[in-house]
Amino acid sequence: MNYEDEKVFCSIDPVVFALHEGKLHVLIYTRKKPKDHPEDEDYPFENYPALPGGLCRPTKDMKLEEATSRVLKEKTGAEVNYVEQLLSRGGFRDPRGWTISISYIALITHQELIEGAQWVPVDEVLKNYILAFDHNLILQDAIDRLTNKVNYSTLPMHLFEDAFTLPQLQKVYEIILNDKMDKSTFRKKIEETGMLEETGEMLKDGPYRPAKFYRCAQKNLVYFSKNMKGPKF
Amino acid sequence: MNYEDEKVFCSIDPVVFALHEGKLHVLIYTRKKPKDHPEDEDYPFENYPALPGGLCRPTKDMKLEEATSRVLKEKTGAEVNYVEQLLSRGGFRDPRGWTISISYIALITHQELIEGAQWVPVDEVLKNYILAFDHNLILQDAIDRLTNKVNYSTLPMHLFEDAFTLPQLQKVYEIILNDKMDKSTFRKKIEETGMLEETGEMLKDGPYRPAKFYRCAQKNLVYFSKNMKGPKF
DNA sequence: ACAATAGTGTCTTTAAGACATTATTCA
DNA sequence: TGAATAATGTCTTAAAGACACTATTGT
Repeated sequence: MNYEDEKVFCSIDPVVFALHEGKLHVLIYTRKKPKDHPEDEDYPFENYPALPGGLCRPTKDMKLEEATSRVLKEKTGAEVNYVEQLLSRGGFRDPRGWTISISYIALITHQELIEGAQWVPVDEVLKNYILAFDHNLILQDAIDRLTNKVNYSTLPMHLFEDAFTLPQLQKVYEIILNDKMDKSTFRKKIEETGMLEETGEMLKDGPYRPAKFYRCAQKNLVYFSKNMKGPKF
Repeated sequence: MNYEDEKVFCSIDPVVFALHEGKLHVLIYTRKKPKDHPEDEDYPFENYPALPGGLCRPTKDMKLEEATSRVLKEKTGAEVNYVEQLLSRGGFRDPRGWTISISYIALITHQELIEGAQWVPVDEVLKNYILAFDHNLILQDAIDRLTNKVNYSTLPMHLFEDAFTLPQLQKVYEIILNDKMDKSTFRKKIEETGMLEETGEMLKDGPYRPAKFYRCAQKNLVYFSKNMKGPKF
């Protein structure tokens, strides 16, 4: 009994989000042949934009989580604030053969990235980019999950480096959901999560009342909605 | 550049639920060496209970979805009412090597199963079963996702073969959520989903008012809660 | 004082929950 | 008619939403 033919490559495909200049951005790579193998005949989607994926390396990575951390580290060079597995796809996604792709959502604070990577506004990618492989599908899944989860969780807090003001936070919710929210209602929902911890600092940036800085009281997400009996995954 | 060593096996691990005698049951297999290879030295977790998993076969399955359908068909021999991908795990889950497991939730109407499979009440498995591999972890994830989703969707409708009455449906919600619900409130939520379509039939099973039969007005899930702006999934 | 934004309070609207009432069936 | 359950209606409670009001800053 030999099933060796049934083995497949497994790629890790994170969709990395950051906030920049009032817009949600996503990390995009332009595919280039590896410099140490410039004559690679078999490199698909050369010069196409793509998600910052990487191969899962069972010979190096003890667990899937390690592979994910490694890929994120290699492709961003930065600290990732939040990671969540999205979904897996499988089939002849890659012209070189049958592959599994395990995708992730990652939230990060906007910053300079390593060579080849760039931040692109999400709506720009949706309108004008043809991504390599099935990455357009994965991106759409990621956006759906992100916008959905923002509706009922403290997720947007993880887009900030550390401290944030409530007006800043509300703007992030409004950007992602593409909808204005009432200040009073918004604050009630956020405050009842218990996630807010005053830093003591204030943000002074004009001739008007300064806003208090807060930080997350805990690492984990907190969910809204009294009307749900149990936790949401 | 040769990455062949990085290829892995990928297993499909569905958690199949059905309702039986007022309890939620899950499909469990007892692991036996394949009959055509009785002297297999390398067969792990022999005689352990396990989820009805199967290997993804890229040489046969064109896409991951096909592999999932095939495994479900092989292991249940029955019609599956609802399938949803759960999550993927990876690592040295199997003593034979590094593997990926892609797990699923499946809902099915209770019925006789093929040889080796059996229905076990979920609480019984949680209390007393040591499952093969990391299947206890997967089962717990599946139960979390199921109970959570029942809170805000029409998912339990897919446990019925075809038609159901509202009292029957409410009982299913109560069984899965392990909580009594108010009849009036329950009906309001269900009715506003627009999922109910009268069949015209009635269930007469005693000296009292018979209940109307309904069927699902559409195949897809519908979600509750006016307070969410977008869909959940 | 004024302009601008932060933060709070009040009223309205809507959905959830508790509970009572009516409806239908068979014996 | 009575017992049992189906189905609906009413009132209460709690959260969401709209909007007005107060607070704090620099010039």
